[in-house]
Amino acid sequence: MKKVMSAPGFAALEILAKGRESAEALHSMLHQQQLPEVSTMPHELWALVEQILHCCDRALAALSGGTGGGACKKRNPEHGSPVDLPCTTRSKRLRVRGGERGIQVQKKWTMEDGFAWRKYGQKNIHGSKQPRLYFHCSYKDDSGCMGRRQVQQSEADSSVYVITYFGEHTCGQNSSRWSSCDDDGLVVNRETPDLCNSPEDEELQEGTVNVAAELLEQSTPVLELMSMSSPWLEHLGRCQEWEVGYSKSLFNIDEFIDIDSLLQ
DNA sequence: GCAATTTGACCAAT
DNA sequence: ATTGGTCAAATTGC
Repeated sequence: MKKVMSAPGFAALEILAKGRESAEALHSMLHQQQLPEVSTMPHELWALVEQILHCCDRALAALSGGTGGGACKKRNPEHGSPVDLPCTTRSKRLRVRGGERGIQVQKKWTMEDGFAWRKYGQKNIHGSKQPRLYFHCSYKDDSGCMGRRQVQQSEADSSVYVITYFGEHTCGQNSSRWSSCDDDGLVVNRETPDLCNSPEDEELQEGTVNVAAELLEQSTPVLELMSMSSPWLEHLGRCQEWEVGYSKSLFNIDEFIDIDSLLQ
C-alpha cells in the first residue's frame, strides 16, 4: 500500500525545515562566536546544535516516506541462471519518476547526514555535469530498511550537495553512528517540486478520515527523534538572555519544540 | 576474507 | 528511442 503524506504531515515538514534553519542560524552564530555565553560552555552548545541538525535531518528523512513497495521485476539472466529467479526484495526497479516523492536538502561541503548509507549506483544525468549518486540504507539487508537517497553536486556550486531522500527509515539507527562533521553547513531544506503537487492530491482530499492514522503511522520515528531532541531544544530555549538578534531563531525553535503537539 | 565501492547491463517509464 | 533507477559481478581497500 502506498503511503500518502497527510496535510498535517506537510505542516510538520515545514516546521522541521524551519527548526532546522533556526538551528543552522545558531550554528552560524556559534561559528562566528557572536554569543557571549559561548565562552562559558562552548562544547555543550556545539553539541546542542549538532544534535538539532542531525535530528532534523533524520526526521525529514523519516517523514519523507513515499514508497510502499511494488511489483518485483525479474532481471533477465545473462550468466546461465534459470529464468525464475527468486524475487525477495520489494525495492527492485522502483522508480522515482512520475510520483515518488522525496525531501530535498542542500548541504555545503559534506553529504554526511548522520545516517549510514551504502552506495549502490552512479549515473551521469542528461544535461547535468555532475553525476548522481544512489545510496540505500546500510541496514537494508539487516532490517529491511527502505531508506534511500540521491546525492548530486550542485551545478552552480560544486561545494553544495543536493540530497534527496526517498523511502522510510525503519532501521532505528542509533546516534552512536552519527558522524560529527566539523563543517556541516546545510544551506536550506525544501520540498521537492512534486511534493505538494502530485497526482495523489485527490487521494489526499478523499482520505481525510484516515489522516490521523496515517500521520501517526508515518511520524512514529519522528516522535522518537523529537523526544530525543526536545531536552536539548528546551535547553536552548532557556538561554533567552541572548541578544535580541537571536529572538527570531528562538521563536522558531519554540515552535519547533512544539512539534510534539502537532504530531500527536 | 570480508565489506564497501565501482561500473556496465538491465529494464521500466516516458 | 531515450533516460534514469537498480542490480550484481568485478574490483578495491582494510
